[in-house]
Amino acid sequence: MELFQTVGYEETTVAQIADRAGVTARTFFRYFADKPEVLFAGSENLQLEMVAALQAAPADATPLQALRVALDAAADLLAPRADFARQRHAIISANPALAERELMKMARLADGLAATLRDRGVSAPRASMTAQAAVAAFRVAFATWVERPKSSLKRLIGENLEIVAHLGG
Amino acid sequence: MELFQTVGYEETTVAQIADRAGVTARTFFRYFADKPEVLFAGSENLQLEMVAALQAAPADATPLQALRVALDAAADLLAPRADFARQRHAIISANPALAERELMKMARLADGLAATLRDRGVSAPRASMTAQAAVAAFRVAFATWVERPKSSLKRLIGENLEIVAHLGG
DNA sequence: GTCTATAGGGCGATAGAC
DNA sequence: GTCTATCGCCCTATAGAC
Repeated sequence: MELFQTVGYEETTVAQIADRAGVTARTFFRYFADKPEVLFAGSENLQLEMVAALQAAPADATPLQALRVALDAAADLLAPRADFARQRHAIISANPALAERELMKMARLADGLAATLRDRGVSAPRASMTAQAAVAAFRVAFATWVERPKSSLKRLIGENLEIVAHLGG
Repeated sequence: MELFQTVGYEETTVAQIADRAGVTARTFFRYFADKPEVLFAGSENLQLEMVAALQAAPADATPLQALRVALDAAADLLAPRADFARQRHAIISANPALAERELMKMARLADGLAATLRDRGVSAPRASMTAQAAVAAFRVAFATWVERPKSSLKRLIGENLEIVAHLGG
């Protein structure tokens, strides 16, 4: 993070990162499949927590209500580390390669949530569409949240989910 | 396409592609920013057509109804070239780097559609959420369509948009 | 068009844990 | 003895600078 912020992501070489960690570049690539991946180390855990929250949602909740529980769980994990989240977001949104990787992670997250919805008895097409809409709501809320230091991530998520619930008119 | 299908995308070098086209690798990079971009040459035109269709949609249409016009326009462009679309999709979905680029293009498409919706008087958050949901509906419909040779892309799009219209329950 | 730095993979050697 | 982590050195292709 220090290197990326001072000299920039593209200008930082893997060799520099490895030096900072006291290993060789070759070892870096054993832990991370490629250079972008070093910024997404925590995303796997976030997805696991969200899926767990979705599984624990009330059985009589609608798909969208259940997904709200998962999104709120994510907000609870991110809110205490707001500074880190903002720094990371600034680096990612400034670099196309990182932005692409982030979209991929979000797509995988939507896939995971959709699979869990299907386990809850939701039909495949509906599970997929609802999960993707919810992840989109989360992304938009997150983007707004990082821009406004005083805003509430949960509140923004709720507002976007409300819009999703009434897309039909 | 021939090279990608026979030897695989990753195994094909830019030099090979350039040779096939009778130019040098340096010239390839003058036309395409990077190697993945060669598979997305037509996507810019598709987005322009979709935005134009959205602008031409009836003024009294709801955001989702207007987006349906744009998605149908895309289906009209893709349907006549079904074979090519299927081949291209097979290559992209088999390679992570290409799948990431595709997600980025879809995100840009959603941004473009959202901007056009705002021009039509839709509020920013609603425009963004509706556009992303519609693009998700398109993606899911497209993925189903390439798997089923006899299916109708427009019909699948309609079914997914119907789901989107009733996400609230 | 030429030149060059960096990403990223392959493979064998080595050092330590148990 | 095996297993695992790291290193060191080789290589090629991408992609940017000039």
